[in-house]
Formats: sequence, C-alpha cells, structure tokens
Amino acid sequence: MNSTQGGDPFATHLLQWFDVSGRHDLPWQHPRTPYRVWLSEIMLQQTQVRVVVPYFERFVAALPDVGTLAAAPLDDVLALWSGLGYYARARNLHAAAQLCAQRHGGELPRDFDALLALPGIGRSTAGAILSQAWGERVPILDGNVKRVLCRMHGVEGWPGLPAIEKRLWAIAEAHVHGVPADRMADYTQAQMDFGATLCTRHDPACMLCALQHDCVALREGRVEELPTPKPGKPLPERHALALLLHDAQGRVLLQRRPPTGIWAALWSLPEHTDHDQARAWYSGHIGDGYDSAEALDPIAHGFTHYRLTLQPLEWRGAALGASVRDDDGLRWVARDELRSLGIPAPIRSLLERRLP
DNA sequence: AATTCGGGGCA
DNA sequence: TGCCCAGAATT
Repeated sequence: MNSTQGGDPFATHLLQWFDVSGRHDLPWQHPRTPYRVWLSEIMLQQTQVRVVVPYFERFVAALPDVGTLAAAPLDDVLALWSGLGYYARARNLHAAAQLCAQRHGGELPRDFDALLALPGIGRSTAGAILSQAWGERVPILDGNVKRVLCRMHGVEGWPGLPAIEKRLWAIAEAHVHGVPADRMADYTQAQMDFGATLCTRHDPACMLCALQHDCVALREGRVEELPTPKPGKPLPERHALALLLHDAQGRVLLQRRPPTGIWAALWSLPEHTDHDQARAWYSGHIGDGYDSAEALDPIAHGFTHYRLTLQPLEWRGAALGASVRDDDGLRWVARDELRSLGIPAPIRSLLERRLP
C-alpha cells in the first residue's frame, strides 16, 4: 500500500522516478516558501537552471521576502537581475511585490485568480506556485511538460499553436487528478526534472525511462519527431527569367555565372529579374523578337535560404549580334558539350528536355 | 494570432 | 549562426 496507489500510470511512474532520480537539492526547495518558489519560477522563465541558481542565491540573500522586495528601489532589483535578461520579468516582479503589499497583506496570495492578476504570472507560473508552495492540485504547462506530454500521448503539431496548447492543458489537467493529494509539489517538480534531464529534446534516455511503457512516441518510433518543431519562417521567394536561346545549328546559349553567390562560376542560362531587364539584354545581344518567346513551364528550386522560381523563355534560330561575340561570359554550346560543363542540375534537366 | 522581451548554451 | 530554454504581456 504505497502513497501513489490509485493514481494513473503517468503520475505513479513519474513520482517513482522522481524519488530516485529527481532533483531534490535546488536552492528554492530549501526552504520551499511561496516567495522563493515564485522568485525561482520567474527567473526560470526561458532561462535554464544552471544559469538561474547563482542569481537566485544572490537575490534571496539581498531581498529575502515579499516585503523587502516591495520596499526595495527598482534599481536594486534590476541590479540583482543584471545578466539574466528579460528585464521585464524583474520590473513585473517588483510591481507584483508592491501589489502584494497593498492587496494581500504583504504576502503572495494563495489563490489562482489573484496570482494570475499579478504581473509576470501566467497560468503555468500560477500553477507552479500553488502546487509547489501549497501542494494544491493545479497543473503546469511549461516547455518541459509540453515535450513530455507530446511524446507520451503522441500529440502532433507544434506545441506553440493555440489548438495544440489547448489539448496539452486538457491532458495536464487530467493527469493532475491522478496525483496523490500529498504529492503535488513533488509531481510538479518531477515533470520539470523529467523533461530537463531524461526526456530531453535531443537524445532522450528512453532506455532508462520509467514511463517507457506508457509512451506513444517510443512505441511508434517517433521520439525524434515529437514534439513537432516550430515551423520555420517561410523561405523568401525569388523569381527570375531564364533565357533559353537556340541558334540555327541547334546549339544553346549559356552564360558563366558570377564568381560568388548561388551557382558561382557555373554555366547557366542568361538570367534576369524581370521582363524590362530581359528585354533590354535581348535587344543589345540578339536584336528584335523578344516578344516571340515561348514561355516554358516554370522551374522551382529550393535553397537553404530561399526558394527560386525560374521562368524559362525560349527562342529558336537566334544569333548573337556581331558586337558581342567577344563577350567572354557567353558561349554557344552543343548538346554533346553539356556533360563536360558545370551546369546547375535544374538547368541541365531543362536543357536535356529541350535539346532532343 | 503574431510579435516582443533578450541572455546564455549548444549543435 | 540559428535554435532552444521552468512564458507572459502586448498589439
């Protein structure tokens, strides 16, 4: 008859893991007062434990309780925060302490909505304070918990999406009901320790995991895929015109690309950003007839930093004007010569389709 | 819903 | 470099 009887497997196994492998010596755990839990939670927003520990110790040594924080000049608070980043956290912390002095008798309120009304405290931080400081049955949902729940339950989609986050809160809420009443503080700490030290973003220790039989991602071999990564910003798109000119002998006009940049020094088709430029180039090098071009199917090509769409325009029976024959960057190329030249793959593919 | 805040660790 | 981390406030 152990203390976790009746809980769901997630809470039960997580607490068993925590008792053996969790972190029990973090400075805000001794003593675990509401003020120290609050301060640690604010400092730990978007900031790793290793970075926070020395700041926390300096801060509580200088400002050991809500009253001294509220009475301290903001400059002192910011000085203690200096180097941690996200200085709005420090300003909010200071303002919240003063609100506590006004509204709550100089202490942090033991009430979810009252906590949420304080600047710098959102739903997850309020849950962390109530559960860790008072043992109340309130869930949290930070980056660690999101990662763990996405894997355990096979939740797809970037956890930052509102719809996904809503699902994760519902799951977190459900799990909380399976936690033994006297273990909520440990449960909250256990989730964060578990995500930070075992169920890590990269190379999670699934072989050592106390929850490996509860994990959808492990069962389906999708641990590395979940949680779904944040979608990268859509790559910038660039468009260009590629001029495909055949002469009377069936050769094609290639141009050596500049020595730097994309496809540096390779042989490719003469390329222009718009019709005005292309028309001007055509007039100078070929002559009349720009508008007789046939527009071929566009070529899409992805690079690491942008997507390029090339619109090929094709002419047959073209000839270079006499005045540009010395242009070193231009060259008529027969089909047999193509394989001996450095040509970008999508251009080579196009040429092979158009040079039968 | 997207943006902003911003310091350090790490691939 | 770009991405990630015990998120919340702002627009």
